[in-house]
Amino acid sequence: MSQVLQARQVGGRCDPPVWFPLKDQIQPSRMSDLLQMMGIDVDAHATEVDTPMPIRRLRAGDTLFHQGLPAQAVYFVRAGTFKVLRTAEDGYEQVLGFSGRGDILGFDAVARGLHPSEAVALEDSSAYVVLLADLLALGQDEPGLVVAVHHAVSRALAGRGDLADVMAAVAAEVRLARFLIQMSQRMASFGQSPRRLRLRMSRRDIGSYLGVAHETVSRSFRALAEAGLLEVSNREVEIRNLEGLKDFARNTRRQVDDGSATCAPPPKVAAARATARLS
Amino acid sequence: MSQVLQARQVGGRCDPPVWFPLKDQIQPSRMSDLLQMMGIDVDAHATEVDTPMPIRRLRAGDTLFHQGLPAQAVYFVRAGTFKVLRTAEDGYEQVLGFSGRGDILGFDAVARGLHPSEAVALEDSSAYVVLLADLLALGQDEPGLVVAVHHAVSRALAGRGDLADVMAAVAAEVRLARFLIQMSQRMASFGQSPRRLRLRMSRRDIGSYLGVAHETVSRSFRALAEAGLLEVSNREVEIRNLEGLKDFARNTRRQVDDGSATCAPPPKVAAARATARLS
DNA sequence: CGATCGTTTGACGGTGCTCAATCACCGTGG
DNA sequence: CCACGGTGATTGAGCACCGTCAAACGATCG
Repeated sequence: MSQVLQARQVGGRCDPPVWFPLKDQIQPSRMSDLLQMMGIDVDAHATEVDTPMPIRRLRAGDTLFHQGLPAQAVYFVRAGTFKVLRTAEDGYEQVLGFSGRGDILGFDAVARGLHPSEAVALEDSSAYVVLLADLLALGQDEPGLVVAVHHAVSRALAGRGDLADVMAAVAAEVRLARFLIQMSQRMASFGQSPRRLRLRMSRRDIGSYLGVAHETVSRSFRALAEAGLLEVSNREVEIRNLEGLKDFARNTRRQVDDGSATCAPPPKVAAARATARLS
Repeated sequence: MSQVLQARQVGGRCDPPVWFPLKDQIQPSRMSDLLQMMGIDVDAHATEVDTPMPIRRLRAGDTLFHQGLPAQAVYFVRAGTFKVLRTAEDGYEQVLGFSGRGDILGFDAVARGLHPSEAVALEDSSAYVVLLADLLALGQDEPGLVVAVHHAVSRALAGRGDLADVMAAVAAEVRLARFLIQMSQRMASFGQSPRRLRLRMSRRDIGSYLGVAHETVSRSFRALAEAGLLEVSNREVEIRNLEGLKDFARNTRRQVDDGSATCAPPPKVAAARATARLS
């Protein structure tokens, strides 16, 4: 089944996201690198010295910080992907989100001084380290850092809202569709194709994020694929009908739409949404 | 049909862009008032002048800021209660959380400049206003404000995690139990009794927060009450067995507990947890 | 006192969780 | 090269739980 997109690697080999120039591979990074990554106009604020920025490098599966332990720093993802999760007392892992380049991690620990969540690298990754003890002083010397923190934290806050968006849908396939759209938009924000997704997380992680069993994730992938919206091969996903997918993802509750009085575009792809429950 | 999703146009009813008339009401508040509320040692940082702080006052049902509109300020709740929600394109309202004194509102709009969510007062309330245009400059003059923002945003981030905690539970009664525990802990953090709750929100709001139908909220209240954990009278809730409630809320997935190997306290109230499903 | 909204209770049908088995993939070592 | 075990992904079957629809009840406010 569905060995359709087996042979379709982007660059032939698995050259990881080349992204940002590889200039900062070895040399110690500076504050200006961080600010540039965050899209802050570095020249405008470049007042003082360019403070060196420590970096942590992690391999796939490594934990950036542990839940329940005292917080010592916040982190800016420089490369790679992380999952943020909470482990309940009964051992159940709830994934709160997935973070990539430019995202801030660990900030929810600032208030209480303890990490209420945990961040685990899904692939080889690296992150800038900002010690909490230095945070205020650095912000005073370099206002750009304050801006960077504000923007990143605001995005993180909105990202937790995206989690709620997903959970709000009742049907599992709709949840998955919304998740895929989120990932697609993130790809687009990085200037990459919004149709080709390389998911870095397991089905179990997705299921935890969506609030469904991981078997249901599989079934939902299959359903969306059979509806002609996707092609799936393991963790490679190609969105064949992005508009149809968005349309399908619109229905929070089960089909009650009358198609009137809403400012939503006309149901020109009504075929897809008619398949809210298929087979 | 479906009076629930009324299309809810942004300016549906009330005057939308009424932007706080700067009628500094009686006794204009100061920056020091805000910092004191946030628990910042004001004397230590009291360097410059005590900047006046504008305040917005709202009546029950008023909207502090609207989803989708440009962000002009962030707010610190001074008194009252708010619900934060997102309205999906199909009109479904997802409540993201409830905010009280000391909580920050509207910060998730900083990154994109548009409000991804909306805040509605559940009772007569008031909030300090910090214009985005002034945020950085004020932070430079008064470092205490930066600390306040950091702490408040961190708490807001953790609060969104609490939403995930609730949604993670599969059984509706467990979700409600976790919600009540959250409210109880908030009461405790205010130095009030953690056993008496005056819920300011409707069953529908609770249901939206929990991700269940509002009828199910009613049924779950009844179930917890019949289990002897609560007494409920409309929006007045008295927790009769807090430990039992916490114990009951522990099970994310359905009863798999063997009562061994866990560091959990001995099941002296095992009667309650045995009633995870009660008919 | 009537109207409107919020809450409660009931009955029914469907969806997804649970429990399993099987398959696909991969690095190891015989 | 292939057996081997381990992990992750897929598929199947059954049943409980919750969403939907509907109606009665209650509260609050004009």
